[in-house]
Amino acid sequence: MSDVARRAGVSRATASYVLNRTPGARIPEQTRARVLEAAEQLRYVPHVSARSLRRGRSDLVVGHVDGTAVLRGGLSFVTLIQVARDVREAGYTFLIHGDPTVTGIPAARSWLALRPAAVVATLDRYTEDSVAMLAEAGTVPIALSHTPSDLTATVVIDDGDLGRTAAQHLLDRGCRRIVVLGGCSRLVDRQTLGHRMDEAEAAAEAGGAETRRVPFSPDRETAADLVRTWLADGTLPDGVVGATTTHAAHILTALVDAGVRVPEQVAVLAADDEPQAELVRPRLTTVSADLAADESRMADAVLAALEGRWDPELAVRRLPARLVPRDSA
Amino acid sequence: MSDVARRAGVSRATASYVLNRTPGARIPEQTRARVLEAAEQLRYVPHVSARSLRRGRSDLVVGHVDGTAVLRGGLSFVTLIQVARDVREAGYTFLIHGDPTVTGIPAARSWLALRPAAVVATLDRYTEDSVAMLAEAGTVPIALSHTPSDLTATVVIDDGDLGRTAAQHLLDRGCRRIVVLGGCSRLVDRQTLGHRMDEAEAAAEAGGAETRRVPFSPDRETAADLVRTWLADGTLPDGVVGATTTHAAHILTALVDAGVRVPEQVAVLAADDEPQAELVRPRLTTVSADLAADESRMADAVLAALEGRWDPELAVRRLPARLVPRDSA
DNA sequence: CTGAAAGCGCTTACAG
DNA sequence: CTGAAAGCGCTTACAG
Repeated sequence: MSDVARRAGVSRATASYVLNRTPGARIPEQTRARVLEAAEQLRYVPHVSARSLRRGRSDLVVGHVDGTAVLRGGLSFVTLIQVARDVREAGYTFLIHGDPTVTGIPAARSWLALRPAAVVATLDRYTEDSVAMLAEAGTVPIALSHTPSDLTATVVIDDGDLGRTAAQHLLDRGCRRIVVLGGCSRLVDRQTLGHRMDEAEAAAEAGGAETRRVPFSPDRETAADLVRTWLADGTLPDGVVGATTTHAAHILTALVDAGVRVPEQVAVLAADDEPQAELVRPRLTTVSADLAADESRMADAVLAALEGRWDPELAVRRLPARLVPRDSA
Repeated sequence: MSDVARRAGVSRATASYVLNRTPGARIPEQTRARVLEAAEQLRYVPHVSARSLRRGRSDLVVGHVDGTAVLRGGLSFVTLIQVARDVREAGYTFLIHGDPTVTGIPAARSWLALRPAAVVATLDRYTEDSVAMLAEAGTVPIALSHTPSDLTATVVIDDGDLGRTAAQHLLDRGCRRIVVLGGCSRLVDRQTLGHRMDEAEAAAEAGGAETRRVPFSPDRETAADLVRTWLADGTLPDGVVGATTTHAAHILTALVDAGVRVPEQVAVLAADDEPQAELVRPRLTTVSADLAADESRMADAVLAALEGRWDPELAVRRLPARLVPRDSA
């Protein structure tokens, strides 16, 4: 900036004023133009660290996602990307810190080294201690979760409708013995899936169906074993909701391989909609989270938090669910 | 740090020496311990911007990936994650800048605002101008690509073996009319897929098979149309290599739906290995990029670049391909 | 309207 | 061995 000022024949202060369009500083158009031209010629790029060091606050927002988790494409990642875009539009710099190994205090330390205005991370990255540490340092800790939390400001991604819609469709078809498959065991499931399966279970029960919740890891052997057990025990359900397209596709394939007719004997659908639903036979009926139709602006909540106002009402993203009828249910 | 120094009863300089373990500064063990304890009690976190502002160089490396592209899980993203891990282990701070909208000079500007030591981005984010701008500012521009480039230091992810292995398997089965499906049209394909399909085509031709390269977008209608055309024109191939599991799965499903026997009439396999290969019937034979078996340490190349030495030899990641035989070829 | 000056949090030659 | 001082690139009251 010194170079720019020198070239424009003004002081550094003046250069700063025009480059920042500081409100309240009336600079003659002539001078303004000279500074801008000098900046252009020298390809001036402001030094954000110096700026925020001086200002005492930064315009940096750091998101934290585990790179490998990203590949599973959970809703929290999708939401984070959208938040990133909106936060950038509001003039902040959004950077992703992806070290998968840190959580709690060590995570807070590595975020704080950057002195960001806020950090947005999945709820499991925070502890009571680390939230306090961040707040004390003036960094707003924002969590992403599928359920509310009072640990800190939390953006709630409510995917319950996916499960309810799925269960309701089975009930409407007349299913009376419903299996709710997956979304109950591992931490990963909880993070990626939220509580859609809890809701599916509740809805199926409320609808009067005999309902079972079954843990499931989506692979060929598990699916084949499960179907074998059902057949041996005579506990074949007449409807199955899979937590993801992959869950549902595996059980569907295993059923067909075992000679069970889908959907006549067992109707199968997924509380989720991935392209592979088209690839299995019969084609898999799914429930889609209609992100495009989603009106909630998560970023508004995040931006509010950045300015010290946190409105939990704003921060709930209720995902609209839409049935995508195909052939399996 | 002033607080820490005061609490430990030493000067800020001394505090800095012990906190940074500055080599050549002999501080008595007593003093050291006092400083460390004070830092612990005050939960001191160094301010990286202040440090790099003073030092004139930063330990920041920024990666640039488009968040939505990430979800497609291309090899460049997987590689970037691994580079990130290694770069972090070497003591750098690795941050991801994911603004999908910028490229060329605007991208360079937004990276430079952070004054990083290096940036790692897919080749298409760079232009001649932006590379020069970065270099001039002392930031090392590193590209990720599937083919070499002399624009700047480039990490080459060579996925050619995937295509060769796939084609060779079809040749070994006796296929003489081979279709190489996809990986030729859109920029996206190029980025995600590299040149595996070029190599598949070359290998099939070299093996004496009549070879056709066919553009393909992996959806149901396109697949059905293509199969219909083949049947109508009498141009049904006896072997198909799909660019991805999804490509191959769609054509496989369309063939089966049309009453074609797979693999007897047409053998199908993917130059790629995704879990859904297990879900289609017949199960899809694939070729897996054995990342775990890959010995190349991309980070060595990147770290060398950071220190001003760039060794193109180090920077080629030749992905080992392994056939995963299932039922479709 | 414009400039000189202080200071953000750090590091590092340089004196003591 | 330890401290006082300068300075990285910027912003912003404060004087002129």
